[in-house]
Amino acid sequence: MAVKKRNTTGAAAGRKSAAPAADADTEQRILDAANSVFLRRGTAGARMQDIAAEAGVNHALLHYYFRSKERLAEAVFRRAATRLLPPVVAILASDLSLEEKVARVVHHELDELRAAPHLPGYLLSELNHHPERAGQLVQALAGVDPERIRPAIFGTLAKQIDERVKAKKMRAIAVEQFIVNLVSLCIFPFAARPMLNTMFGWKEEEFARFVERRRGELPSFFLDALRP
Amino acid sequence: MAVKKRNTTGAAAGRKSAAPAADADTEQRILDAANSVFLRRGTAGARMQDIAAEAGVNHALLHYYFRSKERLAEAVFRRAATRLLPPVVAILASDLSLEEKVARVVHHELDELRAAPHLPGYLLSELNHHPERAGQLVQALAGVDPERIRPAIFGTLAKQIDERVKAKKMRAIAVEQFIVNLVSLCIFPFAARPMLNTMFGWKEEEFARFVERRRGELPSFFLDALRP
DNA sequence: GCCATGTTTGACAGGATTGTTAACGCGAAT
DNA sequence: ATTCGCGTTAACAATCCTGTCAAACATGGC
Repeated sequence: MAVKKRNTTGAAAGRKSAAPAADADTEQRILDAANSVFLRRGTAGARMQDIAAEAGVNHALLHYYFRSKERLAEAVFRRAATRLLPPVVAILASDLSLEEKVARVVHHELDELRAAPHLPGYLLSELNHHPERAGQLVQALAGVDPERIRPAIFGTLAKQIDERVKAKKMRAIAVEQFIVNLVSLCIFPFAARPMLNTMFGWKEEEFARFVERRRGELPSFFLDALRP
Repeated sequence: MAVKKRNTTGAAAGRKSAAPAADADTEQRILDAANSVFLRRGTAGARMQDIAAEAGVNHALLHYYFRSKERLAEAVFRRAATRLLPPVVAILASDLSLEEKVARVVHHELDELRAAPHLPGYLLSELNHHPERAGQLVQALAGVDPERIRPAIFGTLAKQIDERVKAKKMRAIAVEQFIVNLVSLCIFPFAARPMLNTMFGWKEEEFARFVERRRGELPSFFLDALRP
């Protein structure tokens, strides 16, 4: 049971800022461990003890830093969601060309998910069990209600699509369908990875190749579907 | 605490067949309740007591019929998966035209999922936590190893695609990408339903309209992507 | 060296959860 | 009517899990 502490010498004083958080070493280690365990086992399936073990600390410490399991779970959830959603929204709301947007979303998502394969399954599962969190989430990320930012985000994209359609350079499609199609194609394969692996008889390596190939083909597949 | 029993009078004798199961009334009621609770809360989040309550029986009965929570969970999982996968495989492996296959898969999936919205989230989540079940599953459904049936299923589809491509009537695409794209577009929106609802500010009714529209547009969207 | 403050731990309380068991009810066969 | 056996239940046992606490510990300031 080799123990290791290491509180990077100094600089561990300033607890007590009103701001959300910005702290030490152990707290981070706990968050990392929680992230790992929650993503692997799901919130309900995870045990505080396991997280403590993975962080190499006594499980009372988890409560010292994060009060309760639920709080810890929320922290992990926020962290996970932050990693996946804002970039997509930012890209879609930017003033890039449609082609560029599609390509960037595909590349960003696939790269991100390649590194954290459990993310989609975890997020989808959590959102299904706690739908209310979706609202809090969007709100937390944007700083305001969903209501307020929605037009800003989808407005630009919708206008872009409309113009294209009017110029007969693209088939008509609702913004919602556009977005859902795009993210479906990006995210689903990761959420369904275990299923795909057995259905196609893949090992991890072959799944990786599949994704690599997909990264290249998906943008044109998607855009081709909208050719007039 | 109103109690209700009701063992539909006669016809509750024949327990004791060597075969998997084919039985009475209570067992079915328990399975239904378990299905409902497991899908809503996830396997780890579900409590035997809740299932018993929803089935209107003492929780010891769950153990009488299904031995343990894990066994019950497996039964529910099998049932859920059976509902979603085999039809798709059957359609894809049939000798219908490509257009027809795509349309049927889309319609079947969307109709099925409309009735059981929690299904995809549940299945994906379970498969992520117990990847080994995927194998057992395919095996159970087909009666043999995945290895054995894979060519039979994807062979026909692959040949169909190849012919089209050679005749210059379709862009080249790997069977795996073809299938993954198709089911991604069908299943993902349901798995992500809570997210979509908040992102777009939908109520259930608007989500339903979204799906209805999707049912009509998805087949051509998908096929158009493959036009030469 | 000694105190003050924030960190870490072992031990434990309280409660929830799964699983077991012994008895009861009730219909079917004799 | 009696017996037999399945279905059902209440009560219980055992474990597991979260959350709390007081005490030990480390560390920087004096």
